[in-house]
Amino acid sequence: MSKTRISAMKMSNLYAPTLKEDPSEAELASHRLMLRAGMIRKQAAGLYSYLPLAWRSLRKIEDIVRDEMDSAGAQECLMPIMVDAAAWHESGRYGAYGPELMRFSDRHDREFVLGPTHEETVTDLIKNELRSYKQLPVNLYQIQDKFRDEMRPRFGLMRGREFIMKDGYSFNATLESLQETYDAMKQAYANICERCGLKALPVVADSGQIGGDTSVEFMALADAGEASLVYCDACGYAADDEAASTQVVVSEGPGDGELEKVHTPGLGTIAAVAEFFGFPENGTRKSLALLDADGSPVVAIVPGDHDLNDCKAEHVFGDGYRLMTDEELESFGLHKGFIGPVNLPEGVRLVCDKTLRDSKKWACGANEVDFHYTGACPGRDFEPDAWEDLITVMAGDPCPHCGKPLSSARGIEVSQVFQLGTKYSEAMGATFADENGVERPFLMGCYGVGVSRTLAASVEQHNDEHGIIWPVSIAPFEVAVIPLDPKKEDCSSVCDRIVGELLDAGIEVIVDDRDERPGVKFADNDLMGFPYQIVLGKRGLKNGTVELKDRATGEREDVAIDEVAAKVADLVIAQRA
RNA sequence: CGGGACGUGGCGCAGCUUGGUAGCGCGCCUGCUUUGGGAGCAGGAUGUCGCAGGUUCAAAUCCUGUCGUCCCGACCA
Repeated sequence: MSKTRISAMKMSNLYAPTLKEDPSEAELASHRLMLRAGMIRKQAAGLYSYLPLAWRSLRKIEDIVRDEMDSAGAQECLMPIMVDAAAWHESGRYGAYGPELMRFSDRHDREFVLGPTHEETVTDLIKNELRSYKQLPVNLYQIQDKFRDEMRPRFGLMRGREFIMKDGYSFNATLESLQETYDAMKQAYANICERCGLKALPVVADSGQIGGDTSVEFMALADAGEASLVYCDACGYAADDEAASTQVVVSEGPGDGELEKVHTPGLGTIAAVAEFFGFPENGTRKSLALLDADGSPVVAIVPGDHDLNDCKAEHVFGDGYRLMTDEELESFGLHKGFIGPVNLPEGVRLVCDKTLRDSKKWACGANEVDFHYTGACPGRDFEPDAWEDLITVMAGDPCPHCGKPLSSARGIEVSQVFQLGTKYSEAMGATFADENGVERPFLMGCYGVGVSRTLAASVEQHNDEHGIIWPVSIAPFEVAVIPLDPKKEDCSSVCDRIVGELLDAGIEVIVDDRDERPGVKFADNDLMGFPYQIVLGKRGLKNGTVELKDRATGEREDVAIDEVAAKVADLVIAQRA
């Protein structure tokens, strides 16, 4: 932004009602602090008004996004929020998207939706105009409100039903071209996170059937994040919980390698079995009895210390697979707590986690109440029907690339890049003529940034017990000037002078001209989190100095009145993104 | 949508068990004092106790229903 203003914003005019106490509805730091700082107010569940301070920060984030998008060759446009449902029927998503899609009818009973995302709209927009490979690639984006009727809106701006999103779509003629656009977007997204002051990791996401590096999410690291992820310090690998893979993580079980049946009365849990054998849980095998999407019985086997990954299991066993109930278990001849790969009842399929493939000594259930096997060996004592990737990777598991131990963290998904392929173009008959005059569906990519979520993520990462600590790049104001005696001539004249110099230097400044006690001003300015505060008190003024406070470090120093504006301007300008 | 909790001046809460005058702190208004970390004193205003039924002489309080909000799970920027 940084348009030079003639006069500074006055706190006495600012609509930012602050709260002394935590609102009962807010748990998360970002939600709590933005409510307290007078930045947002709730209208209904998941619907918020952005007050002036929040709106200033949001516009800064948007401008950073625009700058990166434009530099990367994308073009801004704006599509309607209210979208004809016909396109959604055409793509098949009208039914598939589910109740999250806000649907309504106009006065002629024509169906419309409030756009939760705009693949259909943009495809419809370009399909009659882009006819030839010579016109490609094209990369369009917009920044607008999106609507999703979340089953559970929560955490303030983190998961709203109406939120600000930058959504972009590319149309490419070849896979190479798509990859090029995708890589450029990925780089732009990394730049956006950095310029907004977010500590974020690009993580491999679950990309459904497409596979490969075709989808990356940018996760702002935060304990309050809804997603969990693993990452490797050594080689930089990072992946969403749902998509993370690992190398062989397994240790061998007890015994000399001979199959041996052991009496284990009442030991129906992994913990109990591991303790009985005096072996780590990793040496045991967890056997889960499932019904796949077709209702057929399957036993899935994973290392004893790992969990079945629901997302991966859905890929293997189909949407709608589930654990058997105790009754179903018995009806297939299986015994809770003593299931294993050896002597499985007829008709029960066996699927084992692929990390177990080279392990020769399994401690596992014997399919007989109160008995386990040790030394069970695949290929000799049983033969799995399939080896699949089934487990949820944990901290400490080896990195799939370099083998070093992975770390785990929680994150807020602030943006995502995705290679869509021809899913929408095919469904909607959007084609172009290639070099040989053959009609082909566009190869598409889509690229989203949660703008309002980015704001929340920033507060989540930058706060302390006093309030928000804005990075300069997205702070609502860069500097607060705080005259403690605004009604006294000596104080107000120095204030005017410093403010004037800051404005001349192009700094965004707010003046706390309110007739409030010092404590109130300090508390509010800390809460609102302006990066620098210049405090004008009579002690310093007597000596020709003012106090400069760095909100992030809490450090204060006395600076000569003559020098403070230039000094602050230098600090601020150096930190602008 | 399943599980849990909560709706009482603008905000945060008590009161409800055992029905009987609606209360506290903060904020707000007026005046005086105060002025470097959420001031002190004095005076004042603000409530159909979420809504609708029911029980009762009498309901914030008991019963039924309903709406809203928050938290935990399955989806997502």
